Amino acid sequence: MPELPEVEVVRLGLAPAVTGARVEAVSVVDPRGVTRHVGGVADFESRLAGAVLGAPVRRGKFLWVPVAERGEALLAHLGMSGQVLLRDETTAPERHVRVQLWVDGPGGAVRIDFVDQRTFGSLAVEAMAADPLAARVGRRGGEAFAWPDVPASVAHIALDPLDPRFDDEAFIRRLRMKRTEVKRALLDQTLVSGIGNIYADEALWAARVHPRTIASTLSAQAARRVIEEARAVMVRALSEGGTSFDAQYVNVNGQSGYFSRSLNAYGRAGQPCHRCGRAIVREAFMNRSSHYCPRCQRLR
DNA sequence: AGCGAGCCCTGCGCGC
DNA sequence: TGCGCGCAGGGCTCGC
Repeated sequence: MPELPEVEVVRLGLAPAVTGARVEAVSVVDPRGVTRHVGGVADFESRLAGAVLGAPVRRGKFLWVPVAERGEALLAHLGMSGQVLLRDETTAPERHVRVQLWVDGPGGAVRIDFVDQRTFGSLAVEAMAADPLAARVGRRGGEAFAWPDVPASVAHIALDPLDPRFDDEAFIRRLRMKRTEVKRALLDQTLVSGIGNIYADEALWAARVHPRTIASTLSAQAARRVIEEARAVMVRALSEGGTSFDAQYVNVNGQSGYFSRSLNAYGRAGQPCHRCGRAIVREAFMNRSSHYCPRCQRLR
């Protein structure tokens, strides 16, 4: 379940099950489910055994559950096809189950299955590290936000637009210094996190910006529209449970979201633009595709 | 700094 | 039916 809204749906569903719960057992069914874990399968299992879990945290597309007493966290990235499912003992695991956790806590006893068809996703147990963004904001004299530690491999990931600490003005300045295409910049998780191919196309459509526009040529107003529309579309998607085209992208109960009905650009090649009626164009981009309206989103 | 290519995988729908 | 191809919402590393 890739982009920010889908990962947030998982975080929200996971919170009541894991917060304050204790890990009773761990089983790595397929070692590819823990490729991000440095120490290997046995180390992963032993680091989680008996751990008391905190409230899950998300940054961009990364999700983690702190294990405060050990200064570590269980980190998850869902890749292209990862799912986190809450199951009871009697439910048979999915075909592509990679890791299973049995936890017991205030929310009761539950089995957590990490399922991932394509295995680009992974779990890991990692040490927490100081958030390097704290220093940067401090230098600018930013507001008095708390900057808790983050898992080591998340330290290079930018804040996402739903984070209250996200600084729109700083983002706009950085974006307009880039001599690269604006869509590429939106997908750069070190500039702004959480945006993937769907929401990049949707944000650019809403902002009326062509995906190949060189970021440094954007007006301040256009750059502002891009980030504000990115945030708006992700908030709307979240309120509808995320975007699902099939059963691949589901919440912790296996249910799909409804936002695919509300898409304006992504996946709509050849269909009329909802604003002007012109056919949406699909164009190859970075081994993927861009979708945009050739009339509303003019280059330059 | 930035970019393209390649890599990590499985499964689906399509045309032949 | 079967086969090969292109496609899929991500991210990391490499060489240039």
